[in-house]
Amino acid sequence: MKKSEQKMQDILSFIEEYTKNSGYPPTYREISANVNLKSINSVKKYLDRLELAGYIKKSGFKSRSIDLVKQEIPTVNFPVVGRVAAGQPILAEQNIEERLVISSSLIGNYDDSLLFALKVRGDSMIDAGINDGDLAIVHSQNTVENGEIAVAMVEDKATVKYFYKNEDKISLHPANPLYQPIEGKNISVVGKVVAIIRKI
Amino acid sequence: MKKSEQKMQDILSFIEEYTKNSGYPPTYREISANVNLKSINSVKKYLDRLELAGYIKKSGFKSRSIDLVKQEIPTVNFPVVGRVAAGQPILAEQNIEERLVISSSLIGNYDDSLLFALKVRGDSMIDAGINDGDLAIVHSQNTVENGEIAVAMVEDKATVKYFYKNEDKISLHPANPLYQPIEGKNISVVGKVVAIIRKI
DNA sequence: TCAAAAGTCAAACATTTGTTCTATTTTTAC
DNA sequence: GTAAAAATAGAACAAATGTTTGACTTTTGA
Repeated sequence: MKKSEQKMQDILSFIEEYTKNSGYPPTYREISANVNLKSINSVKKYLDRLELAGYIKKSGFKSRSIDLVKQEIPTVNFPVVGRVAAGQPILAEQNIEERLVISSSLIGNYDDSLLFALKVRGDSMIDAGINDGDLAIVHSQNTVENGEIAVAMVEDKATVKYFYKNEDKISLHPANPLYQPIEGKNISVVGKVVAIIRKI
Repeated sequence: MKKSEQKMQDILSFIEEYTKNSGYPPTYREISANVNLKSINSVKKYLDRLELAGYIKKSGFKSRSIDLVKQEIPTVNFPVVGRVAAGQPILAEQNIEERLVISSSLIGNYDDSLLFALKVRGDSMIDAGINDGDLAIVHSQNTVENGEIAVAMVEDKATVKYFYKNEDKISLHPANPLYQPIEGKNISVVGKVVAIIRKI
């Protein structure tokens, strides 16, 4: 590697670290002081090269306007809801226990603001590989396709089941022979389970 | 809410959005232009208040030195390994297919650099709620406790099983009556399964 | 090795940007 | 409603930060 290419690396690393620590990028002089370059002009030339090479973007004459064009891992951010109280919207402030983040690629292309998570209670879906205590990530929607796993409100309680609908009759099927399907009235679909996370 | 408190909110929101979009914070003048304040001095007073209230940190006389003291959600970052080639270290560059991120709270307090993920193949752990295609998050370690779920190398292939050890005899137990336990020689523990993620 | 190219340096400059000051207007609280 | 407090505005200032220029030194590549 050329000597100057090493310097380019050093400068890029310094910018990354500085930005991470400070919340804003360094100035040319701060860079010069930290990569063993006494000339501000040299710094500028390196930054021009870094920009040309696509590692950063700058805005002329603006201070600290180094924008790292980093390839961040895309994530989604969603709340974990606790007890779902009757009558309240699921995503009501009071229900939210914490917020979590996971890579978008783990759940498919859903809108951030329509996702939430729910801790699964009971073993009624155990044959679908959903255990007591698992975290279900749910996409809010009013209907799901037959055979999909849905979160539904049954008599003011949230439940996770396979969803089926024949001629306007809704039934929720457990994945456990010990339980009976739930049929009929007072069932409203809240969302579709798009992922399961289990801490072991 | 007082009128000035609303303005404080507006300014904070603008800073957050600007920083997210640009990679660096706005100047006082950019703020003033975007929150309907014609006086730079007013901006400064609001920023002083925001700092006093703990929302931001500033460094005197530094340009664009607004540091948002956001409460970020802690995450861990780990690679997904594909085929594990014989003889190679699991985390070898060639094995890594992508990198993922999830909230730390989803897996417990493990060291970032010792985590990796592995796609589970087969249904030998189905009664433990681990399905074909599930992603297992693994903490690299050379030994695990009896009864824990381990990733082990058996004849140069990675497998996920319950781990048991009696008087130096290691056995790997599937969670599926259709499979037999694996015993004996040529078994080396690679890590412990700390979480399971399933995309549905 | 040697000439050309690239990198380094220092200094002066132009622009941006945070700070301070004073006067005026608006809001707040009784 | 009214006086005190708070917020706003404009301008001048001081410090910082990016840019440019030209001379010098080092590195590169045949």
